[in-house]
This record gives sequence, C-alpha cells and structure tokens, in this order.
Amino acid sequence: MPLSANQIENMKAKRNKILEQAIILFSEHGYNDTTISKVAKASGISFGSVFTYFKNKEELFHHAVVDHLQELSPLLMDFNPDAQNSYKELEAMIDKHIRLFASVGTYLRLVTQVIGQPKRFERQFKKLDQFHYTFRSKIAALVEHGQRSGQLHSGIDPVTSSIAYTSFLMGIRLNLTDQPENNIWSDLAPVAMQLFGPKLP
Amino acid sequence: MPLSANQIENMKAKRNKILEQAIILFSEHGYNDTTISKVAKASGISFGSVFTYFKNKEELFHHAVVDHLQELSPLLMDFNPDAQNSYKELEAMIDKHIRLFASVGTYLRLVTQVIGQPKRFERQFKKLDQFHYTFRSKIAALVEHGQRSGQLHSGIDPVTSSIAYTSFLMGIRLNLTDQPENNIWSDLAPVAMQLFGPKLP
Amino acid sequence: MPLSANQIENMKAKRNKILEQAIILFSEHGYNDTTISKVAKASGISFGSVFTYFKNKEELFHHAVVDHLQELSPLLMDFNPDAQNSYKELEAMIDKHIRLFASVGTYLRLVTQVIGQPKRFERQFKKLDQFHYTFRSKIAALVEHGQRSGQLHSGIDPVTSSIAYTSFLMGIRLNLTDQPENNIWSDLAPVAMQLFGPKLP
Amino acid sequence: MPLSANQIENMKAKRNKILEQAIILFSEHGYNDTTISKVAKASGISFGSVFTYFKNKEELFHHAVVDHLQELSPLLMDFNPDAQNSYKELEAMIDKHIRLFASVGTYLRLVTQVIGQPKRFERQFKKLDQFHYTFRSKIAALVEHGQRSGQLHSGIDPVTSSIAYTSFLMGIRLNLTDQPENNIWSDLAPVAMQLFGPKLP
DNA sequence: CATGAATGAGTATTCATTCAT
DNA sequence: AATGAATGAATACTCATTCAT
Repeated sequence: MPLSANQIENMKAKRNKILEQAIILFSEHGYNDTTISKVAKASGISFGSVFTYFKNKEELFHHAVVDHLQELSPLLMDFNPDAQNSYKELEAMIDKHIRLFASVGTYLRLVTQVIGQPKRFERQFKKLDQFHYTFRSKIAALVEHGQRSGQLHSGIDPVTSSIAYTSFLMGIRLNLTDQPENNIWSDLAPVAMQLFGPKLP
Repeated sequence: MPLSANQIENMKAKRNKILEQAIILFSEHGYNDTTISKVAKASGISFGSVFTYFKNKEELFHHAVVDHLQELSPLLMDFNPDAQNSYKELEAMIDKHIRLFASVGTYLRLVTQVIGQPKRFERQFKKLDQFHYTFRSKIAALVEHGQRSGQLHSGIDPVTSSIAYTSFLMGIRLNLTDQPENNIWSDLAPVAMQLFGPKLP
Repeated sequence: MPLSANQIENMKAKRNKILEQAIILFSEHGYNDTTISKVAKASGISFGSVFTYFKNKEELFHHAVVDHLQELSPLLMDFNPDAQNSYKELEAMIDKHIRLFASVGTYLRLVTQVIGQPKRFERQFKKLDQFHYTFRSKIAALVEHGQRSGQLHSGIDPVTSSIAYTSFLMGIRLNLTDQPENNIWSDLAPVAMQLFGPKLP
Repeated sequence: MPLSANQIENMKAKRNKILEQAIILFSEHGYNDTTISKVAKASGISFGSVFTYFKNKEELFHHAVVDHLQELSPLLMDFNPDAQNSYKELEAMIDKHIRLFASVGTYLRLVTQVIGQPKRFERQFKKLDQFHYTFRSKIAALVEHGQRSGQLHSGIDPVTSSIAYTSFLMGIRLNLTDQPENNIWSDLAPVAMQLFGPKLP
C-alpha cells in the first residue's frame, strides 16, 4: 500500500521537526551530550521513531549540519560579483551577511563545532569546507572586480581578503552573544568593509 | 616526612605532562571523546594517577583551558597602549598576535570549543570572557590613542574595532589549518591592520 | 501503540523477579557487595534492563526493603486488640509472629541492616520506623486491654512491653540461623509470652 | 636498634586510637563505606601508617570487632552462676547488662552488622558466636540453679531462656536509639526478668 | 617507622542501537 | 510506520594496597 500524499507530508513535517530540535540541542550541548532520547522528547516524537527518519545518530547530526546549509547558501551567495558598482555591491553584501549571521546564531554555533574539530567531524567538515571554498571564491571575484575598476585598493590579494572576511564573520559570530540589545552587530559593517581596502569616496 | 624537593619537582612535571596531553586530546576530540584513560596513556602515567593531580575530569578540563591562558596572556598583552607611534605599535602588535595564533593552534581550538558552548562550559567561559575583556580593552586604548594622535581614522569606535580585531583573530584561527606551508598567515597582517582604519603614510 | 496487557504482565513479573533476587543478595552480602551485575545475573535479566525497572541502585534497594513490607504488614497486624480473651489473642499472635519471623529470615536480615545503620539508610529506616510504630502501638493496645480485663499483670507499662516484644522478635531473628532442624523457634513462644506478664491460669 | 619503652607506648596509643575511630566509622557507615583514608584522618594518623598497625582492611575490621570484646567480656560475665540467691543475682546481672548495652551502642551496632551477615564476616562471626555460647551457657547455669532452688519457674528450658535473653538484649540495642533522654532502658529490666519465669516473692 | 604518591581492579550508570509488538 | 523495552559496550571515579623516599 503506497503512502498517501497526506502521509508523506506528515512524515516530512516530522523529519523537519526532528532536525530543527536536533540543531538546537547539538548546538547548545554538543554531539555527545545530545541524546536521541532528548531529541525525541523535544520533537514530540517517540524515541523509536527517530530511527525511522535517521538511521543513526551520526546521520542525524550530518543532516542537522548539512541540510540547513542548503537553505542558507542562496542567502549568503545573493550578490553579483560582476556588479557595475562593486563598492555598493560589497556594502550591500556585508550588510546582508551580518544580519544573517546575527540571526542564525544557533545553527552557526553548530557549524563552529564542526569546523573546530575537523578530524572528528570529517564528513560534515568536508561539506562545509566545500561550501566555504565556493563562497569565498565568489567574494574574491567581486573583490577582484572592484580592484580592477579602481574602487578598492589593489594592495591586498583578493583571495586573502575574502578569507579574512569569512574568518571575520565566523569570529564575530563566535564572540558575540545573541542578546537582542547587543546592537554592536550593526556597527560592524563598516569595519568589515575595511578588510577590502575601500578607497574613500 | 614531607616530600623531598625532588619529588615535588617530579610531581609538577607530571602534572604539566598530563595538562599538555589533555590540551591536545581535548582540542582534537572534544570533551566527551577524550577519556581519562586516553589522557593517562598519552601522558605515560597510570590511569589512577590522573586523579591524584586533578580531582575529576571537569577539573582537568578546566585547568587545561585556564592554566595555559596564564602563559599566553603576557605574550598577547605585550604592547604599549601609550606608545608614541601608535601606528607602529599596532603593526608590531598585529604581527606578534598573528604569529602567536598561528603557533598555538591546538590550544586555541580548545578555547574555541569553550566559547562555542558558553552554557555547557560556563566556568571556563567566564574565565576566558574576563580575559577577553581586559585584552580588547587594552587594544581599544591603543586605538583611541592612535585616533587622537591622528594616525588612525576616527570614524570607527575603538571598542568596536577592538572587538572586530579579536573576532578576526579567532576567526582565522578557526578557518585555517596548521599546515606549515600555509603561509597565508603572514599575508593577513596588513588586512588586519585595515580594521583599525590606518591613514596611509 | 501502547504496551499490550501481555507485555505489562511480563514486565511486572520481571520487576518482581529482580526484587526477589535483590532481597536475597542484599540480605546476604549487604548493600555494597551486591552489584547490579550480580542482581541481573541472578534474575536472568540483562544488566542494562535492571535500570529499566529501577532508576539506580539506591532505588532498587529502597524497593527491596519497602515493597516487601506491604506484603508482610497484614500478616503481622493480623490480631484483634479488642478481643474478648486477650490472653488467647496474645498467644495466637505470638505464635503467628514467631512462625513468620522464622520463615522470612532473608528479608528480615535485610531489615536488620537498615535498622542497624539508620543514618546510612535514612529513607528506608524512616519507612520501617513508621511501621514499627504502628505495629507496636497495636500490640500495646492489646496488652492494655489484657491488663484492664485482669488477664495480665499490670506492673508493666504496655508500651514498654510492646517494645520489649518487638525487640525480642528482632533479636531472635538476628541470633538464630535458618537451619530447619533448629526447632528452638517453637520453644520461644511461651518465653515471649512472659514479656507481657501473664497471670497463671 | 630496639624500640624504647616510650616508643612502644606511643605505638600502642596510636593503634588504639585507630581502632577506636575504626569502631565508630565501621559502626556508622559499614565496612565498605569506611575507607582507610577516613579512618586515618579521624585518627590523626597518616594514611600509610594505618598499614603499619594493621596489615590490611580486613585485619583492621577484625580487630575492631574482636579486640573490644576482650574488654567487654569480663563486664558481661560478671555474675556468679552459683550464687545463693539466684533471684537477686539475676536481677543484678540484668541491671548491669542493660546499663552496659545502653552505653556501648556504637560497638554493638558493629557487632550487629557482623551477626547480621555471618557468611560475609565469617571469621568475626565465629569469634562472636563463641563468646555468645559461653556467655549464654553461664546464664543458663544461673537459671538452672534458680529453678532447682525454686526461685524460678521450671517450665522453661534454661538454655532456651538464656537464648531468649541474649536475643532480647541485642534486640533492644537494635531498636533503641542513643538519645540520652531515652530512659526506657531502665524500665526494661523488670521486663527482661520475666523471661526467666520469676516466682513472685 | 612515617608518609603519601602510584597503581589498576572493580562498579554504577548512560545511551545508541536493535527488535518484538 | 510507531513504540518503547532489551541489551551491553563504554567510561568516570573510588579505594585497597604497594612502595619509594
């Protein structure tokens, strides 16, 4: 008996619910201290059912790390490296990134754990590293463009500055809390811009 | 009959050996996957003896995180916020910091774990946070000096840029591997300098 | 899908099996020398399953001490303090008690351990102490009745003699072995009766 | 170099100090929960020195149980089975015993532990059982004397009543606390006398 | 003899995974 | 598919005993 569309929908919803809670718990308590039992409870799903959706804990962790990246990726990559006005494009990009990094603290703390222990979370690390590579490459392209068009100083290697920039983003995410009153986030955009050697207008 | 000076020396050496190996293992495998047994083996010390030096695993972790900070602290704070030539002082400081961050990757990955899960490692986090505060305050003082003396642009709040800078340091430490051939480290110094809004000479 | 009635029955049986073996082992080897592993083996149940039924060793011990008391209680309290013929009622009661104490040696040795270390087994001790209080109070009531009706000498305070009696019961249980050929038990009934100051018929 | 008399004295004192504290700790916390380390601390003696006086924990426990019995024994046996007035002799004996049992609660709780687990503490149990045998035999002799001289009823077997009596003593020791205000102890003497079937004067 | 560090065997407890219902 | 009981491997920690100083 094939599953009805309704059932399929229902199962997708359950899977997402599990993943959502898994991200929260893994993020806050780490891999080992997040037990399947706790995830099940938080998701309002029976203990045994978690294994219906994810064959084991490692799989659950993997998807918690990787699946969400698919959603985030287009948001992070939403800028045009060939934009006429590289300067403005950079500014707009930085603004978006900082807003985004400020808002997805939970997930990014999970990412941090993976990056911080690349050997331990090898499979997840590779996925993130791949993404990081395409991400900063696209940024580097924009920077190179800006340098050619004379809007950015040329002294800095574009790849270096793109690495500096993504590191900066991860660094502030690591260092700053989620306190909403913490409005230092918005002040950081112009500082981030400095990394690309902007020429004064 | 109290312990002989020789014995005391011996014990100190053992304690340090344990701590040293604990940093390596905690850094690479995280808190839970680092077992006391592994630490003991790596230190060439019997299992039970670890408990002679640290009353439990939590305590061992705490000292692994905190004790080493005492050694690192003077190196990180080795700059003069009241230096005549703020610009040169900043450059020298950045250079030292980057070299240092490049060389103590293992320990800093451990620090990263603590910062990434502040609730889980509350006690350790507080200690690190305290240090971070004094660290960036001293940097901010240097920046303020530089702005007053006109060597740095005044558009950026010194505290903000000091936070941006320490975040940047942590971020590159997180993102870069320890491959010795990885000589991007040295290229990052001038990019870091940008964060403080240097006036072109 | 809730558990079937059959499963529930099965689990109750397992729980009882564990408790039964726990009583035997705790009684014979004491709290510390009775390991969960031994209890599991004796019960024919896997090691981990013991924790399905009792959240920890302390809990297992507690139930081993306290649950069985519920079964014993009605047997010990099976006499009528308001009986017309207090003398005969006392005799019948003593007879029952002595038979009972002779037959439940294992459990009572466990009780002895708790009473002997009231601070160590505080929670269990309180439960037993409560029972002891109601138990001897009911005996005291019977004695008082017997004194009023002139069947017992009045020189002895009923509460004192009830305490003397329960102490006597525990004492013989402590001093005598379970050797079946040990038929001193039956001879003790008339001696016990003396504690209540019976008037010669 | 032979030890000076002073040193020997000193060592005896230390040994006694250890034993004294061991009785207290074993009595209150049981065998397993009493660690050598705790005994050492309580005795004001170094951890290692305990092993100078007792070759292992079992030995320490053994002496804690057995040595003190030597001191107690003459006090318990201090009555004359051939006394002219058996009745008075019994009364005096009971009085002494009850006072003694009331005052040495700590040690007797230790004894209780041994008797309650005869298999576990086999060696100690045997010693105590031996003593018990001679103790109740002497009492039985006094009772027999009393029966022959007509001061006690003859219905009860002297051995049975002596066992009843020693059981009673252990039972009240087990059941009653050491609260000094607990003056039920003194009321128990006449009740105990009943066990021997006294003829009314 | 006195001291206390070194050792490792022993144990309670947790938890991912399996599987019967 | 859903449930939750059953299992046992893994691990922190304790403590008697040994032994070097």
